[in-house]
Amino acid sequence: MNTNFDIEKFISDFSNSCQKKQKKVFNKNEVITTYIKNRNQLCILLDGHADLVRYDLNGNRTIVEHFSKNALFGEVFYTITTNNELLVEAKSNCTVLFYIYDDIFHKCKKNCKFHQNLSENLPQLILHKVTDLNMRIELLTKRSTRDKLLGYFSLLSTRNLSKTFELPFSLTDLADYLSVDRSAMMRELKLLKEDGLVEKVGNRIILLYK
Amino acid sequence: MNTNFDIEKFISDFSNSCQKKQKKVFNKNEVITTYIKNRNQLCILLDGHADLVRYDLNGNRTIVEHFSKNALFGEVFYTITTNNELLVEAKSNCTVLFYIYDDIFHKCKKNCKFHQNLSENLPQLILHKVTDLNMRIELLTKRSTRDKLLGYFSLLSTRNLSKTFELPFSLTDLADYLSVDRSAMMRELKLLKEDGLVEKVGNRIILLYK
DNA sequence: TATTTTCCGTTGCAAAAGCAACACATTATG
DNA sequence: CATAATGTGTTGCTTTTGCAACGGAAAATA
Repeated sequence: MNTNFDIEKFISDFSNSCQKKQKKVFNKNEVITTYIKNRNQLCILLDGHADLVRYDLNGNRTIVEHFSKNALFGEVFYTITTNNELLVEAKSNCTVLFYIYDDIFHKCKKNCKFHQNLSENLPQLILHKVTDLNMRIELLTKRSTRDKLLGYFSLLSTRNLSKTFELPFSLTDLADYLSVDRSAMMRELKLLKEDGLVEKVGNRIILLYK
Repeated sequence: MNTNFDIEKFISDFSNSCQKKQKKVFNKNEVITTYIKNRNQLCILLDGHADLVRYDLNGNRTIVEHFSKNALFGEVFYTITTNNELLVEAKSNCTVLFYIYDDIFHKCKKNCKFHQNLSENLPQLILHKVTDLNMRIELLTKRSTRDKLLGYFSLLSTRNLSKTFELPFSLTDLADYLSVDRSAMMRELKLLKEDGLVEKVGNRIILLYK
């Protein structure tokens, strides 16, 4: 299956789009967008890092997704079914393109490049999200904090084609991503080190097994 | 957004398809299919109930998805990234249509109805999966068994437009779906009953709050 | 219908995870 | 540069969860 997608072309075509669009800059910790029911916003992160975050009624914070340069997000990729607040928070200074749809699968009449490119690639883009989501479910269904950590590390290791890699999160955020208590996670991480499975140098993890 | 999809038409068009296809019948507990990397199988559950199940290295079983009549599944909707076995198991007698793709987003040259219908609707179908997956992630990120149960019940309640609904799982399977220990879940369910939040009559749950 | 298998419901005990608090390091910010 | 804010690392204690085991109910099967 062809999963290539030329994001650079996509973005450059965007400037020729016939639709309303906006480019905005955000400072660290600002809220980039809040997901709203029945809106179909498509956002492109041109620069920076951001997290899709949910706060539940108990005050727990969950990092649902982590976005870096060229990531696509917005309601297009997340049909909202509950009342929980979903925010995208800038983790560094960010530049973001916004674009609102009527019907994401219909081409516009003017046949602009952007729409053409988008409608051709949207299925693949969404399918890519499906892959990410399934991966995340696999992590979350692991029964122990230890297995979640190891699972996540092995994922990053595979992605980087190396037993050494940077964590894209602070440890505090990693806990929110794995949906576990931070101090319990720290304890488990310590045990992993003591068991000789993992080493940690600054923000860098080194896997020592297999 | 238009999320309607005429599954009946889809299936009837299937018979005019130009591609290899197969219709098979399964008994309860038989394995309908195993997900295989780099294959793009599309399966349609014409009748019966089935679960997508994963067994991990610790022997834990996880029910990843639950399928009922007219559900679509197969690698098309699940890009495989790990080595865990993914099986679809029949929970009752099932009738299933199988179909293997080369490139799921390309129309065939012969312009058969099935392909036309499929390529028009595939994005929506996948987007529907995305909704399901996000919902599942929301459940799994809940920190306690109690919240998982309540979250799942409230979901079924919303779907049924009623405070009373049938569980689509046995309690044993529900535990595998929520990714918790069965006996711990039973204990929590008992507490929910004692706290007057939930009633259970046979396979039927009644929500007593709000 | 008799018998086997699966599921339900329960419990004691052990292990894991959550909570709260704190000191210290590192990073932003006025 | 001083100070505030945030992140890291740790620990004692409590609560939740998992594990193992068992008896009985319900359902499937011979």
